[in-house]
Amino acid sequence: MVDILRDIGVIARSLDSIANIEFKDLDLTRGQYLYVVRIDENPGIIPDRLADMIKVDRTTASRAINKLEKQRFIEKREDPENKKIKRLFATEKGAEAAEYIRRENTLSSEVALDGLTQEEARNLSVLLKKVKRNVESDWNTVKKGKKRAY
Amino acid sequence: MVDILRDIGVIARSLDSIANIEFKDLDLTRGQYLYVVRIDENPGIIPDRLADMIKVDRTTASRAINKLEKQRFIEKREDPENKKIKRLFATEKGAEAAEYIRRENTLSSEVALDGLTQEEARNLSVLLKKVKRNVESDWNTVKKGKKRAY
DNA sequence: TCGCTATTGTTGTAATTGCAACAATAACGA
DNA sequence: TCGTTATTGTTGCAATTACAACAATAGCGA
Repeated sequence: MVDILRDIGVIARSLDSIANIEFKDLDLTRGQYLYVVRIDENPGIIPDRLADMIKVDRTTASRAINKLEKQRFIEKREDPENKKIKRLFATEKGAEAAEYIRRENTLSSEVALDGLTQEEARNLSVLLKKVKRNVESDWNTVKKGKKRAY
Repeated sequence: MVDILRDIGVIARSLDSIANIEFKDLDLTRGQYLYVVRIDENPGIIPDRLADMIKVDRTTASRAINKLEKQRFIEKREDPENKKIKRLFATEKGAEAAEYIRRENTLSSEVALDGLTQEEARNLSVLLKKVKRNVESDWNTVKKGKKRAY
């Protein structure tokens, strides 16, 4: 049986840890970088959708977003037709931060993929997308309180 | 440029989240499962080495380990030749928990790899190992306070 | 339309997490 | 050998994280 879970976990924690250390320069604390880039790339997204996108708890996302708003990285806007939802947009400051984050991500990617051929890298990317799809739906069921059978 | 970072992050958070929810049955709280399996599989490992293995902060590991000891999942033993270090061992309770965790991991792996051929899965595993090696060394340098150039 | 369910957002609470800073021992070079 | 550096382990913070539970609106079926 191939065990990919642990490696994925280790890789993710390493990358996250590095990112968090480096983004202190931007006055971003732990985890915040995740939200900023996504909001920048998905203008008008609502918090719940964002939480789903990066797979964190709704309430965690809510607080992180509120903090980012207070720091003026993003702003919330009312929806003209639906007064329950709040749409998120990056401010200029946020957009700049997002740019910086993307550059750092590119570097991390290069480091991570060092020694892999282009084809291998592409291949890895494709496989990960499949894995992501599989795991995502599992997450949704478990998060909604359902038990997996085994 | 191939971006694998985000997918890895998403996959890892999903898996971790699922694991944490499911391991409540074992009275294991968030993150604890990581340590138990590794200690079970590496009898006599010391906390710092363990932290390095799973890529969490030394102090985080220290506390998690102390809690696991209090709960009798693991035990610390003195080293006869080096009175600074404390060696970790799984108790019977811990070993059973580790077994359970491994079973759950296997299921998660199967779900994650659903739709991939055996060869694809193996290939993915190989590529991830390379990525892990790359990222690990980067983590070590950054964790020790060094800046990456870019 | 009306009533029930789902969605969206927040807060209370409790826990993990990680950085700084500390002590104590080990390891190592001159 | 001795002094300096590295390793190992812990604690004090301050922050993120997530589960529960709540309110409020939206959405949907009969």
